[in-house]
Amino acid sequence: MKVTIREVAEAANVSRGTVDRALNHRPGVNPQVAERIIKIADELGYKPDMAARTLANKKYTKTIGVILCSEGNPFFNDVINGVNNALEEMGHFGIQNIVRKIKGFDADLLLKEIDGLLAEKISGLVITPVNSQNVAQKIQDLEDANIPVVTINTDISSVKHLAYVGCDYITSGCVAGELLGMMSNGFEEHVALIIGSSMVMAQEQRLRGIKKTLKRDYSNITVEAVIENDDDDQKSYEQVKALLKEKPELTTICFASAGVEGGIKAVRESDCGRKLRIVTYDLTDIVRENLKSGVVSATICQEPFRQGFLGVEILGRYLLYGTKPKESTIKTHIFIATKYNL
Amino acid sequence: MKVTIREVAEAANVSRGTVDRALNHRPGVNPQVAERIIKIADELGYKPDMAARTLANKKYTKTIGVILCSEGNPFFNDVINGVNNALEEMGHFGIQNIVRKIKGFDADLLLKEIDGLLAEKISGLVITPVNSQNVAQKIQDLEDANIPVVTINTDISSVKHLAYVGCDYITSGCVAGELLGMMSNGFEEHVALIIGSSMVMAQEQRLRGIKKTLKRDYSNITVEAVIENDDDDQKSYEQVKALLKEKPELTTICFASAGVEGGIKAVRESDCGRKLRIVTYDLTDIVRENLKSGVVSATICQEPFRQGFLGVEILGRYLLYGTKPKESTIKTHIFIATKYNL
DNA sequence: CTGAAAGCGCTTACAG
DNA sequence: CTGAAAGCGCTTACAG
Repeated sequence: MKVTIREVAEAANVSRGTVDRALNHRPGVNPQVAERIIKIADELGYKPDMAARTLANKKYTKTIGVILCSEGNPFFNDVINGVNNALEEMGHFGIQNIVRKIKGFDADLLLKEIDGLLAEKISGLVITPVNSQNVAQKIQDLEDANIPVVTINTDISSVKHLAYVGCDYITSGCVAGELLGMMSNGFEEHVALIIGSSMVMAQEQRLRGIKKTLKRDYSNITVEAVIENDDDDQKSYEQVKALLKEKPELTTICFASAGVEGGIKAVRESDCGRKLRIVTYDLTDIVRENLKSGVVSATICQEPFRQGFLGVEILGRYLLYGTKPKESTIKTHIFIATKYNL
Repeated sequence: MKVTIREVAEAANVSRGTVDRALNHRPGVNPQVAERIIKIADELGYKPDMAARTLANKKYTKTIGVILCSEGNPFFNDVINGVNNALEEMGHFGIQNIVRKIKGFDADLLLKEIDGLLAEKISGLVITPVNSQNVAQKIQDLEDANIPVVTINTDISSVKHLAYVGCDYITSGCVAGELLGMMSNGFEEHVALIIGSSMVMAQEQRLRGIKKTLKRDYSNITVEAVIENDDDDQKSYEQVKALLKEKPELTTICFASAGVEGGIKAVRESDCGRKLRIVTYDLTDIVRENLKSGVVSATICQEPFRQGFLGVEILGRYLLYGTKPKESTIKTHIFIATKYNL
């Protein structure tokens, strides 16, 4: 039979309230009594019932705040789906939520939104942070004020927080490097790498991972160009167009960020008989389409849904039950998708 | 403020018991009253509180039964981890469990274990079924007796059940075919495919997927041999050894099932200068090792942890809250892993 | 068919 | 520092 707080109380000859206080390390219990209670609970194999705990805490309803730098960025669609799914689940347990979306990784906007949510008395925050000093300071303030913070998709350095859920971008680069290597089958290849901006840490890390892997293991592959398109399709189009004219020996283009649509348009128009291989990151509608039609060979994914879902779930569980994840960094899987496994 | 059953009762001028009965379609309510209550609840935006529901149902504790054909099969280690994680979670909500593991996909043993669990009064079953008529009938009996069944990793045909969590094996084959194609870089390749037994549906389907994809899209790749090793390492070793002697033109071996260790041993010993490419399925310790050392180029994975975790979670939620998954088939992702993304 | 009441296990404001 | 009691929201056996 299940051991409840009642059994522990009887075995210890104290009231249920005292057991609760002891087991949850609340103040106001004689330390020796507390120790004895904990020992007895342990011996009896007591495990708290989460449903009861949650119900009892209903009086003190909590709100999860979510801020995503997702506006106008289709990659985030699945992150948002994950966030919404988890928020709905939390809703069944009485946790409210406020969600804000902003355009671009804009530190000032982000700070303003955080203050807005604080004014709404959120109990915890899920956020795609900008990795800046101001934001780090603000997150520090939140943690100090006992408002736990979970970062998703991209992390923030130098501030301890409840958790980060997202991928390791250097590894993500290594995977692309290895993929390009595998696809070369040992033959000579000429590659162009296209990123948004090397000022964005994630993209700089990806680039680093790709280059490192190619250099170490695939001397048959030459990196002919590294281009920054500011994640802008028009710019991407023009740059790729120019690139193809300039480097007729090119065999492969790897898009490590956005601007895929523009880039592919340029490839299409410049098609002078040669078969260019294209590799991308993530799985937006554009990428999906082009994978299916065979224009893109493969794409490297990072579980966006799970980033959103787990981020909210981890925060929710902490608020509901006080449970922390075993590791504060939860790496989402990086995997290679082809037309068959979208 | 959150709407509870109490508010609905007041608005409808009935007791809370009646609201509960109406909203949950329990018998013994005047149909017209029930309809009115449902309407009011809807208007008020009533959402049941899962914690309260769970707590109230504590009196009628439920037990999840789990039967896995996992004994001696390292692939299942992660499935088991997933199962255990979810069972632990369910434990916090008062759901008990009984887990049984059997060796091989043995229908008779499986039936015996099911009967054993029935005797223990399980409320639901998570199982890796053998796709036989007897087992199908038994699962039918369970569902008829209101004991929901969730299949994981492999499904059973011709019986409706709560859910299946696992991958689509034909697609899984297509992914391997596409991968082999990508890695050929358009050059001539000679491939051997090694499965356990074509009598196992999942393996037969994988084989079919691989062949179909190669035939359709990669005429540069020839399948030189298809070998069945009964998932036995010794047999695998001998067969690969013979194969390598017989077919010196071979460039790639794809293991669609077990026997990887034996096969790789044979490749090592026969190494006569040529660089054989090896592709495998799943991520056992053996595969992991050989990926890291570069012996295996890539492996095709299917989220074993998630299969176990979701299988139990879906059943648990159904038993706790009565919620069914949106789709009764939950496909786990198939993805390609390299040395960098294990 | 309907209502009043007890109970699920935990938490906490209140009284001592 | 400790206990008795009310309460979280839902469910159900019981009485009518």
